[in-house]
Amino acid sequence: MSQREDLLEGAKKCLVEKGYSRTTARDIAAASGAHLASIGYHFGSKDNLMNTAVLEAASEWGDTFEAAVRTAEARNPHDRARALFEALFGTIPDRRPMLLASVQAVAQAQFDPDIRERLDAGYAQARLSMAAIVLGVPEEEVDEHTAASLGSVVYSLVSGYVLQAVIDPGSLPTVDQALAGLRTLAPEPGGN
Amino acid sequence: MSQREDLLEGAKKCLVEKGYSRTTARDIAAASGAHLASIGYHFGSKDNLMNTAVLEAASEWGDTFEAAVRTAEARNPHDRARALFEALFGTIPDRRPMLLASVQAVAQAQFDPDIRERLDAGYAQARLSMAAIVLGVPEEEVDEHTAASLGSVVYSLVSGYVLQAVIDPGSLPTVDQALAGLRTLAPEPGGN
DNA sequence: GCGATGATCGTACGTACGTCAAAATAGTCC
DNA sequence: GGACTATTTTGACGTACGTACGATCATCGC
Repeated sequence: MSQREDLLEGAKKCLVEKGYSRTTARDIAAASGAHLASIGYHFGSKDNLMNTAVLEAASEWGDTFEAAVRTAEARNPHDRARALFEALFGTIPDRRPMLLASVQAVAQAQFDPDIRERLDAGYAQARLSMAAIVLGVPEEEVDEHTAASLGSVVYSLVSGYVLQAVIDPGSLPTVDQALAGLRTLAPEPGGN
Repeated sequence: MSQREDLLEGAKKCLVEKGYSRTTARDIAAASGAHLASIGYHFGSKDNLMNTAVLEAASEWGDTFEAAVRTAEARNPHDRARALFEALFGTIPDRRPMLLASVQAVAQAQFDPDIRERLDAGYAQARLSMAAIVLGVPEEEVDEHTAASLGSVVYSLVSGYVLQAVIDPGSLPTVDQALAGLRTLAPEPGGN
């Protein structure tokens, strides 16, 4: 494995273990087995390496979750909603490190236009995917309005639960509880 | 105003403008007009000051939002859900700096048990409040199960939308879009 | 007025940081 | 195998960081 890849792994590891702000260039070198100066050679700067790591971790989580939820086939939107929650609550504990990194990505995004842009693009894509999953249609058939309404609601739920789980894994409800909550909250089908 | 307060203000300002990781003790001193050495005197360490600032900012946002949503009286849960979204989407743009700070609080919480504990307590309280608001009852009447189901759903939506808004303020849907999304997602009242 | 206590200030110390330049090594193409 | 590039290694440089220490200053009871 090249030092470039080693460094990225190491940076992700540090991201999870020490956090973005407390990770030093020497930490990454130590964690990856690569040499300190390789950071500059392969990534230009330590900041750049960390940002790359943070973004990769965030997109890995997105892919993992989407794959998990797509395996659960269901007939109607409501059943698919259940499948989605099951995938969400099932995936979160396994992927905690990735989630920690994702949260830090959002935090750092405010101060790095590049991170922010790419995270933004990821979010837009996620809204589309979420809507498509719940509706059970290909992404191409999801129009803008649907992505903005259904997609954004679903994605908010997902990222909101991720946040809660990151703060306190024990605070996650059961799937049934989540669905019951939704039922209480949702406006009646006829109303508006 | 005492330097202690000045430092806290300055730290919050830096938190928003430069981010947790890029803020130095000298930045805080400059932003607050206080003296560099006062950080040690009043807060023991720069880290401690930053953590205090991050937590204060996070709780200010919670208070602001709860106050906003409580002003909107409505008769049934669904109307209150609407009022809640209106308060949420109305409050978010004004309080963006606070939200940025909150996101950073979550990111830092992983590496500071004190932040984490207090944030956790805030989340638990928020779930209770959210459930009480939607149900239109005093917090004392909300039981654990309701907080875990309804409260956690609502809080997920809230924090999820905050996250989206922080990344891209333009991505927020309208209240009607959000409600329409909820309607699609929610399981039928009779079901499951 | 005067000591005592708490707050502010000036400064400097030690250090751990990110980065760079150049040497050393590995890899590649003819 | 020799020229050339890509990568790895070594070592160190300059600096900006957090913090500690002592001095100065305000406040207030007496």
